[in-house]
Amino acid sequence: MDEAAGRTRTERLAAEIAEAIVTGALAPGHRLDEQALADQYGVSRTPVREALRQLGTSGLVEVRPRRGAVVAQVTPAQLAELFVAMAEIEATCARLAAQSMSPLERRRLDALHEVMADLAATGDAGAYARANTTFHGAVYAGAHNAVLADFALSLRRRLQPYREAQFRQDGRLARSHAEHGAVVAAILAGRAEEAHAAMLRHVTLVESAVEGMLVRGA
Amino acid sequence: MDEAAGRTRTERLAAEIAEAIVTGALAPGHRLDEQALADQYGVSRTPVREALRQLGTSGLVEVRPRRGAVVAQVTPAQLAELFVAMAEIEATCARLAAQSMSPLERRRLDALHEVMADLAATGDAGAYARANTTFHGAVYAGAHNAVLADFALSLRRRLQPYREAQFRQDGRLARSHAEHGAVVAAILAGRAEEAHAAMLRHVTLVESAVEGMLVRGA
DNA sequence: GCATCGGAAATTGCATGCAACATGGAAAGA
DNA sequence: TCTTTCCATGTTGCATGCAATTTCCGATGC
Repeated sequence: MDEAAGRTRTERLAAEIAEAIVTGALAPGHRLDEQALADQYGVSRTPVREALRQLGTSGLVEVRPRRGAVVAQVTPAQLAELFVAMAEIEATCARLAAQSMSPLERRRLDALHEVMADLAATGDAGAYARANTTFHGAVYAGAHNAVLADFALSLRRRLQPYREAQFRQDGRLARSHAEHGAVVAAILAGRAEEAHAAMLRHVTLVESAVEGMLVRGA
Repeated sequence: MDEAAGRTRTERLAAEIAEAIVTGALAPGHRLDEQALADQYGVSRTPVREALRQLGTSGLVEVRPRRGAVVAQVTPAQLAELFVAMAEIEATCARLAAQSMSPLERRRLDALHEVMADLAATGDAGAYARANTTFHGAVYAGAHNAVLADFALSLRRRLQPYREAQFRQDGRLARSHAEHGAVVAAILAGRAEEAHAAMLRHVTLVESAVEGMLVRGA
């Protein structure tokens, strides 16, 4: 009867709460009252508790024993560490991808990059952001390492609210696409170290864009 | 009255079950019956369920909806991916450590390395393994990035049963110490790329040692 | 003999209830 | 007026109970 059958309530709850957090519907520091969430979603406290614990281990919420759960607060210092970690892991994926992507995977990455050129030109930030997710996902997949891909995806989700905003900065789309170009060229040519450096630079520049916005107060 | 006061039953359970898994008391593929675990630890099913979910997100156990939990099985392919991921992340930590370790941290790393020389010479595999954990922990800490350190620690725990066994191979202690030597020299000298390469090589050699043992059937 | 089907037992998912702890505020003392 | 103590209230941690699903095992048909 439910649209999302097969999965348990706990799973659906975890997904919905996570979605609410990364989209900003639940602000950092917001108290996550078990009973309130249970009422809101029409379930009992038990699946809510299990969902919150799950989100706790993934870092999205902070669960303090006997003191309830809150949406994880990220201090500027922690935000910087998250970006550095993401940059390093994505760069590692890019290096591995340059070494081990199949010809088909390389062609697809190249094709995707060309599509994104149009999106960047027309300035459709939403469409570009979605394609961007696909692009980075293709690099993770090309590394042929599920563990690193998982880490990268998890970091990407946690940083999504911050990354998303920076796409609305003037000219950021074009610069992002140019940075991608360096990554793609290195991967296609199989130049591993260059791919690493290009991706590291790209994500570091994203971090700079985000920091610039935060300083200006967003 | 309890020895481990302050923490909740769920936390203690998660720690104990994790310990039982990494020490091998619970073999991979072993069924984790909620009621049985509850009886065994003298609690109800609720904290057991929460602990299992927590271990599920960290990868130690596999929870299949409505079908119970089992100790995570690692196929040889997954094992290889775990080792590659650990090698890459540890190498990244080593590179960052070479760039940003404080003088005090560098001195301590060097001192620890010298202590381990004696342990390797006397052939005390247990003591060497413990010191080894401290050594790698010092490198994570030196990277000054809690996110990467967490990832590295999590991988280290998951691979512990495999890494531990290889220390009993003949001559592995001396070779391990020599490999550490290259890492320490590069970090102390601040040669970042060299530290990266040395650590990558070290962990990759550990993987080779483990694979060699598995092929011979352990 | 092998595969398929059906029912009983076992096990999980979830709801509910109760006790322990944390939090906030009023009352008492300095 | 400020601090401290105590109590009321709310919230979490955990136990228990029930319904739904899965799994196991034997019977039936081919």
